[in-house]
Amino acid sequence: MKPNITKSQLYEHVSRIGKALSSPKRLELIELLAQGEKTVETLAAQARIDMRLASAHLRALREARLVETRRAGKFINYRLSGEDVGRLWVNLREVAEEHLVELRIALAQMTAAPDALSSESRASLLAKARSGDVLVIDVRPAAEYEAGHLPFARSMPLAELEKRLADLPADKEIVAYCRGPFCLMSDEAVRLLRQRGYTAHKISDGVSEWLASGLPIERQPPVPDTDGEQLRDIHSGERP
Amino acid sequence: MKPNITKSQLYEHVSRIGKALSSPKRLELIELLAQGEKTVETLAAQARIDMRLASAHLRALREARLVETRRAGKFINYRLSGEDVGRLWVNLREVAEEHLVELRIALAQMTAAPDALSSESRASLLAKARSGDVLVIDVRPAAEYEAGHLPFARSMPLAELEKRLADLPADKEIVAYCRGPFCLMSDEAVRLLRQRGYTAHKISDGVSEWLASGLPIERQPPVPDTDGEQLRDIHSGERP
DNA sequence: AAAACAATCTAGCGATTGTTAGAGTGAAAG
DNA sequence: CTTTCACTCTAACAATCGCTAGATTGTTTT
Repeated sequence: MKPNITKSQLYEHVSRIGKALSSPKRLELIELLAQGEKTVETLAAQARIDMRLASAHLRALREARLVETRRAGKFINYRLSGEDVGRLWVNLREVAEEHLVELRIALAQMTAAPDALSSESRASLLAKARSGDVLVIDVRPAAEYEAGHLPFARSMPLAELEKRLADLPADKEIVAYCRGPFCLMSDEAVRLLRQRGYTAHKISDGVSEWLASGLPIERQPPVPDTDGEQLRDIHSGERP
Repeated sequence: MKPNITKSQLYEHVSRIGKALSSPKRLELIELLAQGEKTVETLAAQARIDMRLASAHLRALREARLVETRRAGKFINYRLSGEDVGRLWVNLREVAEEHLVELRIALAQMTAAPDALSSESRASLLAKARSGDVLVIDVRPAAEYEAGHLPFARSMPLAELEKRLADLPADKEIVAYCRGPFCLMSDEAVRLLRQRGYTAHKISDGVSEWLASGLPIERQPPVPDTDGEQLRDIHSGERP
């Protein structure tokens, strides 16, 4: 028996992960899931695709074991199957940004240049947030904030920002973040804040990038809503 | 203008990298290139595929900007376009190993259980190699050793191991490594050494894994052979 | 100039993939 | 029980991909 016969199977298995990462829609779904557990409907809405198409892509991700499911009543919640999946997404995006000039150009065209975040600037931001020198706001939907957020960050969803402006100190420097470098919500928030006279800027980090750089995130203790969802594993079998 | 129209293009660009990683053959080529610059012919031979097929796969990798080319006379040398590409390969393989049980089973069936390498055991191995407590041998082809190898490692290609046994101290513990966890050369070396009465075991690390864990590698100063190759960039343009 | 050689290009094939749309499932609400 | 709702499954299409094999390009050797 030749060893190479089975050796190529090793690469085939790894390529299953690669295949899962080879579709733009699936990458978008992974980034959304990196913000926390979501239902198929939510994912479809946020990625602006048909729910049936989202379901098909999620199936592909599930078969590559990059996501897991959990039924909660009528809903099925998807989540990344580990922090390493988020790290892989960040790693993939970083390599793309490093080597694909077209991507850098497209990014520069659509988002404001964020503060580059080296490990030192991350540490100093953390220190300034702790001391209260700056106010870090998380402009993602509240559910995503609750699933995990940067330390000392306050939830201030973009959709509610305008009517909650009174909650923000007028004299303090504000730092906004959202889902990551590809997300435009922090840009939008900064635009609005500056227009109203605030000193605001954004950072490109999201929770995944923060985690990938080795820093900790804060999590609300999960509040069991109403009488608690029944948790059951589904999709335990492989495809026939 | 909707922002999502262009936002999906960002994911499309990243998915170009994902597509490049979605083929087992291309992954094998990446692992081979992580051992150092190689010609198309060498890559085809080592991956046991037709040179024309190798060329096609290398083209796909080149278009994803994961590899670069350099003409040296009649030959064209391919290399990874950065250390981050090697790290990405390691990252991808680790996620696959973590989540795909089938891969772990296949690995266990074909290779001996290697010493698990945590950062502490890497550091202690390095210390023992420095002090001479163990002899670390690199059983890859000599060209790959020259392109970069673990600190204090001695080159001892598998093909020459048997006739160079006299060079090895009979009383010292020997640690063998090769291209990485998927490579069988270190298994083969350990088998041979133990058969001849040596105390030998393997580690799963290759140069990429060592680098990815943040440790340095040693490189021979590149010796310009004969009158020096003329170095020219080729394939500067994109596909038409 | 001709021959040898490394590598790429091209054409063609079967298989796989992304997407759409309709039908079906299983849990909860009426 | 029936209806509603979230989601999955199935069929079907065009588009793309992996591979093979023949022809071609560009460089070195003779």
